[in-house]
Amino acid sequence: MKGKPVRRGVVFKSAEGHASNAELDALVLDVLGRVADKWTMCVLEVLAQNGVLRFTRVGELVGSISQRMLTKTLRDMEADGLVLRTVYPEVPPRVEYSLTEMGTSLCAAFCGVWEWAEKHEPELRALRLKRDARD
Amino acid sequence: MKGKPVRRGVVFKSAEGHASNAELDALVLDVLGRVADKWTMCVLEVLAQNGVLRFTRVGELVGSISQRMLTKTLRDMEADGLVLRTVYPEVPPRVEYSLTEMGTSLCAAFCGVWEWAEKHEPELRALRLKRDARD
DNA sequence: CTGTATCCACCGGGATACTG
DNA sequence: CAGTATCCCGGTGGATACAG
Repeated sequence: MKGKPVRRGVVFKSAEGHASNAELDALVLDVLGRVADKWTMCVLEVLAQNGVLRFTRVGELVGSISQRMLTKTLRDMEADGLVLRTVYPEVPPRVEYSLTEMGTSLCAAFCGVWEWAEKHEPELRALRLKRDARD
Repeated sequence: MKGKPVRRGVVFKSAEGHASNAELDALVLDVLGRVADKWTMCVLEVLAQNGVLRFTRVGELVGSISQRMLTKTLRDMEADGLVLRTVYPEVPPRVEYSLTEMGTSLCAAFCGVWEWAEKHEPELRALRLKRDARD
């Protein structure tokens, strides 16, 4: 599984020491499955753009997320070492969120996907329209 | 996508003509929400590595996917213009799948995420172990 | 302000059986 | 071989109410 001269340097594996197909599953299910969801990507972007943010502000910037999902997403990201959560013992309480190094690097990794989405969104919308017209 | 001197070239938006936060939602929900799921990424990888594949072979290479999800994923990808589906009118039937240009480019976009996952997987596993120990 | 706690609807996704 | 058709369960995620 190496000889393949896949066009355009697309495939990242296929070098010898790299992940086998068995490990591919583990990687996807364990890592990507927990880190590559919609809300995580949004929070990542928002924090990367704005630096340090309070709970409510993150929600505002993400836009359509519910409080429940915002809490859950931030908690999970904290547990996975993607965000840093700082609680100030004041009243009313103040909590600030920021990206860790790992969070920042993940955001960078998603950069290509954001660009792809932005670039191909019109194309996808066109396809969807034709489909809807057919049905 | 160049203006903002965000550290380490992480953020891709925030240039003037780029997506606002309102559009961010649209992009995520409409495009990424349908294209960035676990199985799509796996199928994308498998097809990028192996070129043209038959239905069953795709399933084998992905590994843990159920037939139901394989069918659904391939159908959705076809509808979104990511894969090309070719049916040969034979008996027994033969159907071949391959990536379109757009599918290939999406796979390339995910490359960074795969690399991130592979690189940080040990780090994430370590965190998870500490967490499990605490509970 | 920053959450937690419920209730609940929806659908992702596995197992299984059947078809052309 | 390449699917389609069901059943069914658990998790996602919204709405709402309450708490420190």
